[in-house]
Amino acid sequence: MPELPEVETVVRDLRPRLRGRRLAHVRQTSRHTLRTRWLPSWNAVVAGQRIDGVTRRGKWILVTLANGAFLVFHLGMTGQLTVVPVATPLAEHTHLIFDLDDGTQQLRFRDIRRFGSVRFYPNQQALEDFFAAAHLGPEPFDVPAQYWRDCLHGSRRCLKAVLLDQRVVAGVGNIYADESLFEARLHPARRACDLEKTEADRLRRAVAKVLRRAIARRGASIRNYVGGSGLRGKYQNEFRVYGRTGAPCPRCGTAVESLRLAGRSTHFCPMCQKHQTTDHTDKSKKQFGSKKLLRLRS
DNA sequence: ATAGGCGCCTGCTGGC
DNA sequence: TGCCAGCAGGCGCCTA
Repeated sequence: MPELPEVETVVRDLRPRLRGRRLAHVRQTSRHTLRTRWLPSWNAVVAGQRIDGVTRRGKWILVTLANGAFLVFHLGMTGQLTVVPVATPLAEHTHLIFDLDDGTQQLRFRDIRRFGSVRFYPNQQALEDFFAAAHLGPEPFDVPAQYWRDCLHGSRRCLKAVLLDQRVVAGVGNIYADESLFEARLHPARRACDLEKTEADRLRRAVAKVLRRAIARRGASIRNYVGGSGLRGKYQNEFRVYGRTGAPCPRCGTAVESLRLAGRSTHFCPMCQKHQTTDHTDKSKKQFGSKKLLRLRS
């Protein structure tokens, strides 16, 4: 999917194009439906409403309406939310068309694989309840240091799995998990609870740094992603490990390796991202140690 | 608690 | 050339 940098780019593109304008009319165009489909009853509440803001929370796009309601979009793997002139040919897999007030432009939601969704919340409280129920973690740019250390220290999962968990931190996906771990020089299969304090801090800063840089490049376009104006991102040209299996590590020249972790393809440099920081050759002994520690703690 | 597998979808690539 | 398995930026659900 669009991960945080791509979603942020969409939001920044859409904001000036949508803020202050009215949603005149909404219609579903595709005979297929989205995972969370547009309900007819939402039309009455949304039609005629002015858009007060377009913001982001994790990978969710929030459109605030003047009546206090929210439209919430998730782009899934292939979602595109763009503002285009009405004359623009309708691309295949376009599911929703929002006519804007002056009749010259439309907000369109297109999603090839239909993993994306659209939701409606009548007020702020309903929206907050939704995020609370999802246990959505903090934004990566303001993760409290102690919270982060606690999250890692309390988890026996591998770092890759922890980074992908939206409850720990919101917005990181497969690409930026790999790129962040490379930036922090940490092996993706390391157990979270095995990290030293300095390593945990390094990872927290690495995630923010990588995401900021990706946002500055308008995110990464591998296949389907485009921003809110239809422009592609540029960060794919700066991937250091993601999708670069066999290619030389930009730091040391060693061939980038890949493996499967948390069900996802994972890329790393075996030289820059050593699994062990200290010389533990006996893995089983180390695992036992962590297990024992966990038992003592609980 | 956590890993692993599946399902949801369509489209593209690489191997045969 | 054609077919088919495998894979893809997400996520929720289930089982062991």
